[in-house]
Amino acid sequence: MDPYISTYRYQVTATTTLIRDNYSYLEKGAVANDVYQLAGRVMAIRRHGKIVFAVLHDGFGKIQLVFRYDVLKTKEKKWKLLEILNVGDVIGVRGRPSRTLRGELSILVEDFDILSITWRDYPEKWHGLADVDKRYRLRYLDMMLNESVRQAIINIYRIEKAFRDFLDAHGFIEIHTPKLQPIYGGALARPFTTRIHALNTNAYLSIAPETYLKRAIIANFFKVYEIAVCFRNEDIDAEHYPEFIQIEIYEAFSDWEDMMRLVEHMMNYAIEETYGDSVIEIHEGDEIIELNFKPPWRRVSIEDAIEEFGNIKVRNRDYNELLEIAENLGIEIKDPRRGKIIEKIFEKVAQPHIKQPTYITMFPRDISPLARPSRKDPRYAERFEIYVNGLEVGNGYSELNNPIVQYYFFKKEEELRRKVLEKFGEIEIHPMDKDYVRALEYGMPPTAGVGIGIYRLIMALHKLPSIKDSIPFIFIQPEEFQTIAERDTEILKYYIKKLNLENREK
RNA sequence: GGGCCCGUAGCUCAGCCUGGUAGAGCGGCGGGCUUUUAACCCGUAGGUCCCGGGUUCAAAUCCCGGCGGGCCCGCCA
Repeated sequence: MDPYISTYRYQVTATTTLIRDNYSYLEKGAVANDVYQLAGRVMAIRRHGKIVFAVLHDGFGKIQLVFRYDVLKTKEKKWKLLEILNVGDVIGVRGRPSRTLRGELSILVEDFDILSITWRDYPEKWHGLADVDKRYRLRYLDMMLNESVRQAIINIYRIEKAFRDFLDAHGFIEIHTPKLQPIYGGALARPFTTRIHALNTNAYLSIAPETYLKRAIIANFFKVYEIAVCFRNEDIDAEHYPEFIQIEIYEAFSDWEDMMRLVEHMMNYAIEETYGDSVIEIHEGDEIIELNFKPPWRRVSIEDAIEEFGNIKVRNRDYNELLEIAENLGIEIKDPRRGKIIEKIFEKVAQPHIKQPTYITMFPRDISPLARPSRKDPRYAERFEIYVNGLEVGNGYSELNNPIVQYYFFKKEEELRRKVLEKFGEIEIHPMDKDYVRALEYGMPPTAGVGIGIYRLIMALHKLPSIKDSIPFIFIQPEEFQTIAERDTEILKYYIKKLNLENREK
């Protein structure tokens, strides 16, 4: 019996979810009359002689299997098969819902088939896969065995789906922007460079979909979004990874206040859909923090937040005073922009304290080259950032739609880079994008936009220690190892012969 | 880019400080067991101590270099 030769499918008629939903009424020792077929991976086996307990994971959840010698139909043959069953094998079982004497809802198995076998030993049941290197290297095992990783991955899907459903209901469509671009933009970050051989040209990987989604706005797609992969060639830490997912949303005829309202309602909807409530509990050490996503969220300007949490007044300070404040806080100035210094001070003294979903508003103009200057004070932009559980998860603004001013800001960025290069070294600026300016010259309506980091959001909601824990598969340097076919050439020969793989037509 | 830590059986780890040539639990394999939940009991096999070099009579252990991974700081979301 070799399932890799003989078995191509299994007819599944029920899931663990269905069994749990419909048979919770079963009394201890009871067996239902209905017969179902489930399939999945064997996660544990407890052998007791003529009765064997196993745990099946069918992708939805786990359920106990009970194999009884007197019940298994074609006894001798199947019992022999059961004796060689391993944790990690994939099986299909036919049986009846039941509850054991100890009260565990189970499937009393009447027949089963092995659908595929594992060639490798699975991690042990106590600690599972815990070594960080092995967890990332064998991420499929990590995802299979570690429930927190599994939950994060499932909830990324749910949140993304809820975002899509919400935006759909509000008349938005999703448009995919290019990941290969001649000029990068939409954020201040170092890009990956690559090469398009077909065009004999260099290209950048997208650091953000922003400038393309705004081109879509210009094209009369007045409500657009994208759940986009972004690439930024920066170093990795607990909160940063070179490849991440953002949802970016742009809505014409709106300003930043409209966008804040849209975002808090969308987020609240997604949280309710995913976690069943607007309020979710997060365990931080011994204490439990309740995060409440019900709109409206608190709004506080970045300078007020610094004053509130850090007891430091930065409004209307002159440049040298700001430098001194930063220095006293132990902040090393690598980028001399006034706004950057304020942002650094904010990150140091205020950000860790902001637990509840909060809009930090009125960001400095000079670090917001794509945002529209404030109608009240041109030193600020109509720009907000979203904070949840001390993490920055999003950023939005009234979009700058004036092509003349946009050109001027791009020009200023380039000048700034040249000016500070000698004293501070390379800083990230937004590069001149004349093609984007030309698009604006065709007329972009007043528009508001936002970007929300999905991995960051999940990280905040699940209190994950590292952003990597929310990313399904991460980059890892290849290691030397042997496949089973390399290790055991007899097995290789067996399959080549058995499946006639070298029988060529001549 | 700077600093710190880790790499030992399939898995989780001890041994390293203080050098004497490898251990436990789980898992595997064999046996027993018809209601277990990390089942239990008996037996048994299993190692490139990440790689390379050095010191030493002797290196998993000390030193140097490399590879892989993690954490913190700087830059970026």
